[in-house]
Amino acid sequence: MEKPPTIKDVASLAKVHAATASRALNPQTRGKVSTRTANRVLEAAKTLGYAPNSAARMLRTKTSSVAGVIIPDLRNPVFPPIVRGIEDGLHEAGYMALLGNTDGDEERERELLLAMRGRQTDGFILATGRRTDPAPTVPTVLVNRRSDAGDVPSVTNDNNAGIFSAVELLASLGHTRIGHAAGPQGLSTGWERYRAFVDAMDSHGLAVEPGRVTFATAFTEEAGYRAAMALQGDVTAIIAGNDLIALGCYSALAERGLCCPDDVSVVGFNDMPFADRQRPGLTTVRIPHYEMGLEAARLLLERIANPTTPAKRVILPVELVRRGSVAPPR
Amino acid sequence: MEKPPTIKDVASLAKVHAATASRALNPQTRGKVSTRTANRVLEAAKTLGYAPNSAARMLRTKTSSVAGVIIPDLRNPVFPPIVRGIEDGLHEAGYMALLGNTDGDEERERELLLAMRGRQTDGFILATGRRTDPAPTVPTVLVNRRSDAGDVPSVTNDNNAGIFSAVELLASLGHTRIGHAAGPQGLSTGWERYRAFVDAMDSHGLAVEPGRVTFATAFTEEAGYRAAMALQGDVTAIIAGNDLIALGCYSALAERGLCCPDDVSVVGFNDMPFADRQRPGLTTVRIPHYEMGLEAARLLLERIANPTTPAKRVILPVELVRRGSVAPPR
DNA sequence: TTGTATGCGTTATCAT
DNA sequence: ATGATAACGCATACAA
Repeated sequence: MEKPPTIKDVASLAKVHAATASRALNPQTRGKVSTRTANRVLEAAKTLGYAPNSAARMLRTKTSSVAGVIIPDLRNPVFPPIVRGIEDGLHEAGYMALLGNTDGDEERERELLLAMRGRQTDGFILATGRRTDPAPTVPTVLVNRRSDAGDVPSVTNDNNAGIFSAVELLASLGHTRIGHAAGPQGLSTGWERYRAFVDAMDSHGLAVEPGRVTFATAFTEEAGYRAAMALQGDVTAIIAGNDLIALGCYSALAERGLCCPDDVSVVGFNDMPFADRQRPGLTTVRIPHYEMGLEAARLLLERIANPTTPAKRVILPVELVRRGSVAPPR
Repeated sequence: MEKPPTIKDVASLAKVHAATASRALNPQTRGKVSTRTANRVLEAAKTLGYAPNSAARMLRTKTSSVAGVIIPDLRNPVFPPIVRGIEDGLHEAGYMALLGNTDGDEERERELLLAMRGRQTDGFILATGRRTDPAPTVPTVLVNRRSDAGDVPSVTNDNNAGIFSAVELLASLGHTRIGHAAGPQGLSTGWERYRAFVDAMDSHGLAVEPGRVTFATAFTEEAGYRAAMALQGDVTAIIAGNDLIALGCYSALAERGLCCPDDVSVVGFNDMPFADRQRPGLTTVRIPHYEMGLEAARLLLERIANPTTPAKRVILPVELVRRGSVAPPR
């Protein structure tokens, strides 16, 4: 375990002073150094396998090139591609991701934010946003979900268009008794999709009966199952708050002895990995997971570079993917 | 955005020297300070909302309480639960995870290792280990895969037992022409499972015909499809190198107009999320994903605390899960 | 264009 | 038990 080389080692190998080496190594200031010496330094760095000590750099510059990424649970299949997109986006700018899971627990989220801030994190990407979250004091971008506060940058999907196209499809097949197993209303995704459902039904001249809308307490298969079991009013189709809730609907239908899609059609939201391989294949609204993460990373980098820039809200387009889970009503 | 208080601010408020404040603040060294002054310092810290600057601490102590976690691709469904386990394990000791994906590219892996080491990462957990990787110079634990070098701690599954039980099941159903769509042989998982397949077939008195074993170039559905298409010798059952390869087998069988399990049985490995919801449900060897990550984190923390400790190799038990993808041969 | 000097905030090693 | 001092590695203002 020999200790890693410092900038001084590089400098002495290149026969220059440490300050010169620093200037040569940093792309920002490379112009202040002659090309010849710059190359010598770069080469010396390479042969020594030099990597700058970020602790020292952080101490000096007050930036860490690290972003905190906080999500509810990596095991929810929507998040891996998003996180992967974030990581690739951060990588483009030499940033890395410090990852944390909250399990939806606000306390744990606070804890994580504090711990990450203590580690000099330059900014945050949160996939945990609740609608009522306060505006943050460090550069922050919300992804997938957003808060009601208007001044926080966010990357979300066009929930409205997605739900409209789902209702449209079902209506065009002849469904009129359409139910909604909605997601949690404390999260923007659940809330927006529910609002969109009401609007879309209305604009198709379809009634939203009270018993035909239930609310899952979480975006999980289990909660979706309970929400689906609570549905009343003899629906012929269910629009679920997301894909996991839709899988819960599958279970509930099976338990009730109903067949999907013959008795009841089901539509999900997200097109999570393997949605196409469910039984039956899940009709769902595809969101661009990876691109969301990528875009969120870029937004954050922009925000870090210039914190006073106005807060963009990026809304990415979605696409309805029809699979075996929908059919005309009996 | 006024600048955060430093230890000097705390010290002057408590009317002590910065060094004393440091000793009082650090639980390790608190004993070297009188209880009275310690309390005064602690209180001062609290009223100022003092949080230590981790950059300075890192620079001084050369530790960061951060571990680098490097995996091939987060979108491969085996990794999210592993990473989640790692994160929880690290969290227990106040550590956090810096995450990086390599896409199986050695160059990118080197780059990531370097960049992370520059960020003072205390150690690494690698899920990318190739069999021929050299022994690392910083505390490192391999998870899921391991290298041939004996002195690197690792957490893996009992690949041997898993494959044996798969062969056992198929043999007991009457299969004799069993094929193997193996994983890449440069990775310990692919290699060990292939070796185990040969051994298990042998100990059941079954022949391993050359055409009945093919090798996927990667642990992906696509590569599995190609490996399955290359299989010859009229097999009635296929043991796949992992679940994604097994899904590739599903596609290949469908393309050949064969039905699983009526014409050909398929067994996977990993029991990745949603393996039970495939069509047909995938018979597979369940590995304890989350626990692997948890155990890897603990091993790493142990290793960091005491680098000279002998390198443990933890092998976790597996369990065959029978689902719809296997049946007796026609 | 390059070298010199200084400080970022903390903690380890002395000295008191 | 506490204070003084130095050093971690880097980046920058300033001098040459």
